[in-house]
Amino acid sequence: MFPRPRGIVPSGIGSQRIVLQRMTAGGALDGAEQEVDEPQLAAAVAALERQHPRWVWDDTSRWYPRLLAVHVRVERCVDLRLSHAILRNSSLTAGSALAASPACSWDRGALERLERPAEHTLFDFDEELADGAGEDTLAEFASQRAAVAGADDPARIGLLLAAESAGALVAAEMMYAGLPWREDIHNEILESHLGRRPAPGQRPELLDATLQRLREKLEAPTLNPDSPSELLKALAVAGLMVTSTRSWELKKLIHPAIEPLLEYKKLSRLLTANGWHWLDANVRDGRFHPEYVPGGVVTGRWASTGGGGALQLPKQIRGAVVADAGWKFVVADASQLEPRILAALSGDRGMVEAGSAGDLYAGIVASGAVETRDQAKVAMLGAMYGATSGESGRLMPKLTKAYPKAIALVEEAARAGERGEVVTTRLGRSSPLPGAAWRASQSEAYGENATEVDASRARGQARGWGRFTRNFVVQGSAAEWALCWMANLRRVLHEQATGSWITDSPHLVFFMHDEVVVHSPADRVDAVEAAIRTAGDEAGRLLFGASPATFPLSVAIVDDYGQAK
DNA sequence: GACGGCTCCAAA
DNA sequence: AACTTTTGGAGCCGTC
Repeated sequence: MFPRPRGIVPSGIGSQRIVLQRMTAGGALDGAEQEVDEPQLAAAVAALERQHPRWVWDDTSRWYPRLLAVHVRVERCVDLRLSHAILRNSSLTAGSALAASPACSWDRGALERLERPAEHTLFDFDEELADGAGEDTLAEFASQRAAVAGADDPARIGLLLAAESAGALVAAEMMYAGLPWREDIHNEILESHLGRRPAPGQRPELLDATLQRLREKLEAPTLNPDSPSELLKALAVAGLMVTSTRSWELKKLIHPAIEPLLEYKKLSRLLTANGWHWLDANVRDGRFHPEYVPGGVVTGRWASTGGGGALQLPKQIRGAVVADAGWKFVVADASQLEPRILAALSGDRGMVEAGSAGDLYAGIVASGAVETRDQAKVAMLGAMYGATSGESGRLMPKLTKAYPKAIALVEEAARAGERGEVVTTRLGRSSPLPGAAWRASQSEAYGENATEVDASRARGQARGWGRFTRNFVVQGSAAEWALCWMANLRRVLHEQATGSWITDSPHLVFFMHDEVVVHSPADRVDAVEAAIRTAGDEAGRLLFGASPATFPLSVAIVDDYGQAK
């Protein structure tokens, strides 16, 4: 999949000039080039796009939002910054010149992006990039091509780079389109829980009433429950001995103050995380425009930034996400994605079989491995996260006996992490190495002056890193499945589009790890659902070929996001 | 007053 | 219900 013929490289040669250079299928410049002023760039891109090139650029988040703003869509790209991060770390390209080269500006991409001012003109380059930026881009692309060509499995890492780059396009397009958001309904939700919007600095009426009730029951007239230490002291005075103020700890206590305390925490959370201030800051003209950060998590999951908290959107306020008149949301999530990924990764036929009927956990019960669905669920979570204690830990032997290959895969990943080694996902994203402090404490634990405390601490840290690598292979491979799913879906939606612009036809508006939301005209939802399912099937084939593993989707067609699930 | 560490909670 | 993974963000609180 990578690279395809005719890449086109936009790069800046000054503050306002951009060079577009054409490449052959082999990645060589063929001499065709254009130099355009910044205002003409979008038109030039749009004209070239008719030849269906793959754009090769340093950073999708730098170029694409401004193209989208003037209604220019591109079909495909290579995001050199994201690709570099993968190739730098991947065990598949460990022998490449790229991996051996010293850290450079391509490694600092994420940091630079955060430091870049929010407002600047499209081609107003940083000084270091203004000079020779084109050569740098071309050299980096050549270096990446060489790394892929020399990889242990070029098709595998190539697919990952293509999916990662397609994800960057999706992220920019979703940020552009925005998630439909009804401020009035959000306000109604807030008013029903908190009361009317108060003057700045004031507590909403219902939150204040709850606080007064709490203070009364605790006989603490000036208590600020937002201060954990103050709250702990007040609870102790009331005879409630707890070591933390987490809600689930407090729920175990029996005291008249607990009910208002839990209520206060819930209301306070709603107000501070998704209250009126959030609405003011994040919703404009009926759309929430979260900024996604592809590759923002070490495992390859996306992160989000900018205060919206898009990937932690609480279920409580999803009712404010309402489709436009005459439109619907098609909400799809991949059921039990991570355990199914583990089954496919390990080729554990028993676990694949357990998932074939639709509910993996029910299938595990049916196989006789455990007795209840809850046990199956908690045991699987424990296997993927590395639980050692509690019910989950106790169930592990049963799970190991029933699904030896699946459990062996996560156990081996954990052991590798404990030894300080890297682990690698299905398509080739590798975990980082543990830091210097970790290595130091490991080696010190076996030194002459090491105490039992040192050794114990080192073992604890080793196990902690093992839990990380254990989870990395599953979470990271699941993220790859999701990237392929979205890339396929984006392509199919575009092929089926009848409108002239992204937002005139069914389009992606939200993504959350294993779930997508498509905003669609009501009369197109059946085709959209079919496209989502086709894209999911194809993602399974891309990652696991002819494996019998299935990744069923649950799809809901709704008017508001709160109705889904 | 800025900053970093800590606690808590939302999501997958 | 958590345990056990990855995150972002708000508020508190001690330090500079």
